[in-house]
Amino acid sequence: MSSAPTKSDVREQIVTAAKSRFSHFGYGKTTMAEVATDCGMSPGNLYRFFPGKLDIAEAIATEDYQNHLNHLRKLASGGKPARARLHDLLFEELRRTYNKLEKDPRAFEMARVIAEERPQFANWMLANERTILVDLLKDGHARGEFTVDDLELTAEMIQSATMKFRYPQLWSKLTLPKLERELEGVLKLIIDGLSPRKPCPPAP
Amino acid sequence: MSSAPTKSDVREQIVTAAKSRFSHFGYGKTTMAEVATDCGMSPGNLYRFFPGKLDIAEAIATEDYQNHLNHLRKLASGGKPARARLHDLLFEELRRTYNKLEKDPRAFEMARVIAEERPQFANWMLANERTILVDLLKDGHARGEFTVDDLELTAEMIQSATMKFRYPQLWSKLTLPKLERELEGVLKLIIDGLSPRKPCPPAP
DNA sequence: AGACTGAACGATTTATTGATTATTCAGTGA
DNA sequence: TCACTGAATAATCAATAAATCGTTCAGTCT
Repeated sequence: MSSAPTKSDVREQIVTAAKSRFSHFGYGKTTMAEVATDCGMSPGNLYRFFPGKLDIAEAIATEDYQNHLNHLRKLASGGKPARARLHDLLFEELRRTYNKLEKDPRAFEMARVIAEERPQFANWMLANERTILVDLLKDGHARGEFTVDDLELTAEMIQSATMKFRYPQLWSKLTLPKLERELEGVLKLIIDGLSPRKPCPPAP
Repeated sequence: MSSAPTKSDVREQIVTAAKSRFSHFGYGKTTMAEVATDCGMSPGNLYRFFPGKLDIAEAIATEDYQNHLNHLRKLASGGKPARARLHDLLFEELRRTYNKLEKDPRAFEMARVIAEERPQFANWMLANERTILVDLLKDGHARGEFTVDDLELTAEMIQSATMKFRYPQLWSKLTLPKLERELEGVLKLIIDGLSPRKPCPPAP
């Protein structure tokens, strides 16, 4: 016998309906009335489950982002050298953004609206990725691959220095390969720096 | 005896009149008819000296930018250590942008319009500053302060890594001191990198 | 009483109109 | 012929009106 749907079930149903609408027609062109109809309920009832339209979008984005975060965590914790993992992490980030922009303009529109209306959301994402970076730096330091005195600060600075690769507005027509080459260069700079590294003969 | 005004004189006159109008009322609120009247000529005549309104703004911006460039060149060529000069260069850049944003919204509007309609102009500025960077890197390398294999590429990467400090859209409410601290951190990362620098005892 | 509806409200978006303005060019005067 | 004018044109912008849509809430049903 089927039990009554819980509050959380209904939320899920709403998110599913909205996801379908948003991805077919875009966030802007989807109305609350349509989502409500898809769920077999009235528009007003949606507000018993979400404070507003944007919060439904946020729920969708959060769900998607959690998957991405898990993926990043895997990349950051393999057995590879720390610098290779840092490389993977930053490249994955770039590729995800680029692909969303190129082949999923609907999802991209949603991301843009959320970032605009809820700036704190972008900060939250940055902070999440920073914890991954911190762990990676810590591990790299322990392995002797990196020298890091302030983990949190250094993670912030890596994010600062790679900011360009997170904002498509700054990619004036650059193709993915060009962006990748540029990220490659920045990463090399971050890892090696400009200061001379005198070749030290290995201890006997 | 006053000789007839040359074409270049008239251009100068137009630029001066436009500069005054633009800085008092803004680019958008200034009409070609007004600039023409200020110069004692008809609107149509302006087009014998400039292809369009935006080109007048570009002339003004270019003039101003040349001064800035000269200033940067001075900063880059003092007797200080190369890393100090790199520091000065990047900080000057940040402060100029910040100040324009804060205390000269009119000039900032103009810069925004030009950047929007003439993306190549921003590229040209970046390229100019890159030549300064290249010279600085070359000098730093010669002095043994830096290790740089590809000058042009490294200069590009430094610009990439400090992109955030050139685009106020990315400064979500950050104050100048906070931005300066962040730039400081990125600069440290660029100069020192993450790789360990084993202390090498000086040759005997 | 609690879950839900759907009409009503106000804010936002879109469509339409009118006015302003950048730009052009046939024509004027020297 | 050459430098310039200023009215004509077309594009852009501002203002207004119309429609749509997010959100609320008094009321209905169970």
